[in-house]
Amino acid sequence: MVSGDRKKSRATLLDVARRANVSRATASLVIRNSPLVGAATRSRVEAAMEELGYVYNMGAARLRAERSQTVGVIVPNLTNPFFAELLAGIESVVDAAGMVVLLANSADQVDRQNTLVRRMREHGVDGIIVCPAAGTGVELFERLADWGLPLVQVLRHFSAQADYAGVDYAGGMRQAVDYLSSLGHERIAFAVHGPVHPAYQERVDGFRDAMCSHGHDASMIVRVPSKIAQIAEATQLLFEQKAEPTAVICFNDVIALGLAAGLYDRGIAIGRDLSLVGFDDVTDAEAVRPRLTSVSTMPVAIGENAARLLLERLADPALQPRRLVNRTTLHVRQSCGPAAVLTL
Amino acid sequence: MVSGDRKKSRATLLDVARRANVSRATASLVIRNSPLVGAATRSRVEAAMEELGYVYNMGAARLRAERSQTVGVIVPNLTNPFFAELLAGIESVVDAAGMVVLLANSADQVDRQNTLVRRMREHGVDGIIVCPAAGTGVELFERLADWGLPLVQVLRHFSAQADYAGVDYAGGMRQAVDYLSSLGHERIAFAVHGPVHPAYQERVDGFRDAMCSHGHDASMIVRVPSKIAQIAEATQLLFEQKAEPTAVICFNDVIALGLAAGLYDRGIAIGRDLSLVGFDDVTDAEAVRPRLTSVSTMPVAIGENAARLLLERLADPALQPRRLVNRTTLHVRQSCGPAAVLTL
DNA sequence: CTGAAAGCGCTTACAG
DNA sequence: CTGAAAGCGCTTACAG
Repeated sequence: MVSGDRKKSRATLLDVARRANVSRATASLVIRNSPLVGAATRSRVEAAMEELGYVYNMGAARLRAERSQTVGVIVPNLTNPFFAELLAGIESVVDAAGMVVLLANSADQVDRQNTLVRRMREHGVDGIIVCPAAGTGVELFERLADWGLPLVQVLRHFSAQADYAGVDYAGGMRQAVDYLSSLGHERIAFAVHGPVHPAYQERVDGFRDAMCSHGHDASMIVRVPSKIAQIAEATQLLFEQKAEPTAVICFNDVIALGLAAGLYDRGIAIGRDLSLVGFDDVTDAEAVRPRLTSVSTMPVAIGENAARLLLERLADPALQPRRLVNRTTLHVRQSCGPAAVLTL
Repeated sequence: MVSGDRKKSRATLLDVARRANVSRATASLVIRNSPLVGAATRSRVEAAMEELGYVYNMGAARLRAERSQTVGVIVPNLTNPFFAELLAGIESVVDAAGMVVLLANSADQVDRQNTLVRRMREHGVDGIIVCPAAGTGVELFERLADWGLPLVQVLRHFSAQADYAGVDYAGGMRQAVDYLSSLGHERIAFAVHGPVHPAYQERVDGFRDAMCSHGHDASMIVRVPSKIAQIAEATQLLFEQKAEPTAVICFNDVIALGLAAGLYDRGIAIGRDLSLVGFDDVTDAEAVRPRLTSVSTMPVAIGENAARLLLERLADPALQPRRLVNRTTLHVRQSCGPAAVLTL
């Protein structure tokens, strides 16, 4: 908008009060929907607000009231569709509560994360939802406790002292391993990438436990690149293991999609020559051919949980730390087949 | 964090000043890096801030200074990876300017958008970046001009009175049509979906113009569903046109991916039996097989442009309305082939 | 139900 | 370079 005079001296509550012939306090009560004020007065004040084009000034209100109706959200990545969905879940419940989200991207760097947390504190957020960067230490949680600033961890569980919303990664791995085992697979690889953090560790541990409980060798953990094009190129890593796997479980669907492309390039038929299981069950799992069997983590729901956890803590700061861990479900589609065929 | 006493009476600037033996005004100058204060005094104040664990209170500052270091961002969709990338671009430059983004999702609904704009105004944002909901009217722009609140439109150009950052959709369509024409295609369909807005209209018009300039029939515009699974199922719509197309250009890559799946299901070979061009060039275009030829719109760059436009307007509100329209580039991969083969 | 007063934590002139 | 004062626009007791 091209408007020279930025500050158009907006109408203040006092202006409204004067126009409605009430005191400023009364006008304030009307705004906050207090039952103390009569219907006639209320509508008189509301009319005045309308006429003056009055807009509430949160900044001033918060200064006095110590509540900003604002929650900070810090994610390690914004371009990843998974985090976009998480964010959508958070935003929807924060919005429904009449609050607004202050968004920032830590790029999975602890020092940036520190800067951001401080910035959010300066902006007076009522609480913070953070998917902590890999390598986050206890200091983060201590500092926020010190500030008395409520925090909920999402997806990555670093501290038992703070609320947590996430998903049962280990359970998801178990579902994948169980399913593949039921198809006769024993030589199952786990394709991973990215920085090491609790959600990573839980998946690896879950894989190991599940494999061991079936009596399978759990050592085929292969690290692949982060970009999808390079993952496809790195597909041969799967066949450079001590034993050739008949199935591979992926750390996430990005890897699964990348490997699917690489397998296609090598003429290896997914579901027949090699079985593939993704993790997260993003929308593209349904779009790819053969359709990708994947462990659903439902990021939108996790985001909603995280936001609810925070709202509840705001309402009652004395609550004990809680954790909300969703169950995964295995979404079986077409990317897996019996191992028997392969051993022929 | 489990901390009963939320408000831990944080240290104030006055506390810092007292501890450093200076006046509050001086402390304020130190914070804002004024050159007026001497090095010795400065470090004394800084030490005091450190010792007291002082945190700047933006809310109080903004009340006085009329600047919140905050920009509102309203998008019509958060789960779509395209908008996630746009958002990433915006966030990065806003962050680099030491400001923070207030995020909200209009769900492409004008009334929600109105609510959000007002909410952001209440929160005292310095400006707003919005991808206006389909059906947005001039009122939005008038209201913001009235408020003296800077606004930049992104991706969808509704008003000539406000700044705009976007991409040359029509040019992108032309690149796609030219390319397909060079391969001998004449019966080219355009698969679209979603609400009608300027970015939609520009694409349709661009398609028509480009087709006409080649002397082709531009009437094969087919609407498909919005969800990827249903798009795949709707693939037959392509073959219910007056003439069977030999190529199809897609409104975006979501459609392209969906149709690719549907074509696969029908045993139609992409690039040989039918050529396919996407729009946006999302990362999955590279992961799919055959790799998807797509028009790159580079959403991250558009987001950066939008944020820069806003920052520049903030610095100089007297600027004339500007538009920053990026050029697209056609990323040729494997999903198109010569039309000659098909006519055999 | 309503009014007058004080104060939230800063910044902004204005003197010195 | 530094201090004392006023004020940003609200909310919060406290009286009436």
